[in-house]
Amino acid sequence: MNKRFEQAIFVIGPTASGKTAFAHRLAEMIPSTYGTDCELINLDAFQFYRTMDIGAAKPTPEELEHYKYRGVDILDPLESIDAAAYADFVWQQCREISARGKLPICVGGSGLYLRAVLHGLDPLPPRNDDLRQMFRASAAEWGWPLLHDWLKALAPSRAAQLHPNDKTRIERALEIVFQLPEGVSPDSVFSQSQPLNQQDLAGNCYVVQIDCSDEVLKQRINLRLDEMFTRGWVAEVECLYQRWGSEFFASQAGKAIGYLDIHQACRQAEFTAGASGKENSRLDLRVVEELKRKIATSTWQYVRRQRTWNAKERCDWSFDSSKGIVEIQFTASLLSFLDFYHSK
RNA sequence: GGUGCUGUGGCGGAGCGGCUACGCAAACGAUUGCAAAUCGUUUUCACAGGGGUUCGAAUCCCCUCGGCACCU
Repeated sequence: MNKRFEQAIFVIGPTASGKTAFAHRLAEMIPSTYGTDCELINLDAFQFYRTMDIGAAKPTPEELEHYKYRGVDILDPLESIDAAAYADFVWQQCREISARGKLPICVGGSGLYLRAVLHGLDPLPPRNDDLRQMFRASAAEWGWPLLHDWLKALAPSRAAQLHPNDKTRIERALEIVFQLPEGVSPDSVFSQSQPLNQQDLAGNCYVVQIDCSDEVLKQRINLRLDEMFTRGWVAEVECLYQRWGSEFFASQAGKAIGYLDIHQACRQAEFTAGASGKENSRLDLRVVEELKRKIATSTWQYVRRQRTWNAKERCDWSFDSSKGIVEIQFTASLLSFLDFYHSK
């Protein structure tokens, strides 16, 4: 197996579970006990984007600076980066950090990106937007189940794994098939792949999974939401809209939880204010409370999905953050991981 | 006090004599280049209460209790 990175610690878990705080704590404790400096790498698909600070729950600018974060603010809102490209980026950053005798800590909750970094994606044809557009046009006309039939004819083994409505994956599968070189059997490409989480790891890693009780997590989500709104999340959304227009909400970045909800509430408020001849179109308290409820719900649904995902992922240390993350006792497994690294 | 409308699962909301929608929420699961995305499965007395008509009522009639509107 070829290593894509030397060694790294991964801190994963659902939103608001305390990943960031935990990682920061590690980055403080490891140097003081082992003399090895740590640098952080973001593994969160929405902290990529510049000017999406509050809603994406980024660390503060001071923290970003202090912990030498990489992978934050690397894209403009209308851009995007696919999982394979991002994995390459992270591996490269890891190697760079290791080369300078430091230890990378990757933090984030985006399942696919994490898996791509941890195991590496199979070498398949890349994303192709022209093809995707074509598939979407056909789907708009005939429906996705028909494209599923199409896939069944070309690559039955893959089609069998996908539901006829699963547009995301049908699209990708067809995209792969259409880009294969002459003479390669589409079906063999798929039937040879093992599930990613069962494949070898891309480097020497130590994975910490953070989570806490439902009760505490829900409470933290609500608290964080209050904070986000007082820090000016609404203004952030309006700024993005002013800068990029409605295209923002059609883009990948615009899919982040809450952004569209806030935008719609603002337009509604504008409309109401206009109709009553008032100048002030700011959101009133009732509307904000409603937004918080709605966004808390979406966030919780996301938590559930993250947990489902992480349950199948590697875990070297399962940390319960229900009582906070101030006190951290290094586990034996982490100590031996660090020893191994230190003795090199 | 009078008149009219109305009362459906945790919520919204169809059905107006027999076939017990649907949406949301919830729970669970999937996840190989847009993933905070997307997709799937599940949710065994929902029909305000009581009485009546009928082979059969959430649906028709009567009464009671809520809600809304208007009138005096």
